[in-house]
Amino acid sequence: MLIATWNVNSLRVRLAQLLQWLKLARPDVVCLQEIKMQEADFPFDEIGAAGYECAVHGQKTYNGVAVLSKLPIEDVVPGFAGEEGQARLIEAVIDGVHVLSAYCPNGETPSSDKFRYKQRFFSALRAHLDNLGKSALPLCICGDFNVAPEEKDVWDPAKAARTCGFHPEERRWLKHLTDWGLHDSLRLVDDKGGQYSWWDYRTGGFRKNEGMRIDQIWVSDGLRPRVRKAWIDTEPRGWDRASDHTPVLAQLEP
DNA sequence: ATGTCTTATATAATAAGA
Repeated sequence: MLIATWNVNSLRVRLAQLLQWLKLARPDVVCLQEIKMQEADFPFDEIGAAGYECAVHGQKTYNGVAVLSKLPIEDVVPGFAGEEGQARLIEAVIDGVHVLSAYCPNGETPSSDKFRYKQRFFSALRAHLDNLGKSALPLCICGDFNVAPEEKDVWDPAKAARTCGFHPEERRWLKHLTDWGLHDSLRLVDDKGGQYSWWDYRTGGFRKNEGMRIDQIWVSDGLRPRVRKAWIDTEPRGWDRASDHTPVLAQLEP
């Protein structure tokens, strides 16, 4: 099962790119973030015609997550206690795997109220996994965590440590979350630094490859031996009117 | 280097979020 995650930064704007990418990459499962629309506006027909079932947890204007799958989607659970009214998590079971699509808060700056919301969100997400327990295994949580795990995952670690995305506090929150029993799929197969999933529009980061690896696919212990390949597809980030994020993938062997 | 992109309101230009 080839599973992918992509923060599309508006599905309305990016639908044609998503459909094009589905044809190119042929993933079995795609977790989307920042669809920025209500479920009523979701393009079920177009994505269905491409061969995918969809489970959607949307809202107007901001946030919004979805799971697309060529295989049947079961046991959909939209939302959880930590969202505080924002659509940031959807859960489903696909081919026996609990798949979660997560859009963690950005945090704005370390001194803002939004930074504290980000902290609460990570704490609530860990509590949610604790509540799910072994019944949710095997589990795969994909998404935009808005935190890079390690120094080699950011272009300028010293600068990034003073901002959201690589602040030491945020790294502790991500560590606590993944200490639940999760493994970073890319790092199971590839230890190279300088591989990013997001580049800032404002600084023209993509041209200079000044980015951060803030999107990840984390797998539970049982899935660990099934991860044979994992990579970041940087091609869509170079397209016209690209999202500021690019797809991240992991291949789970049967 | 407070730069660029997206959405809402409102129907031009600004604000908010990222």
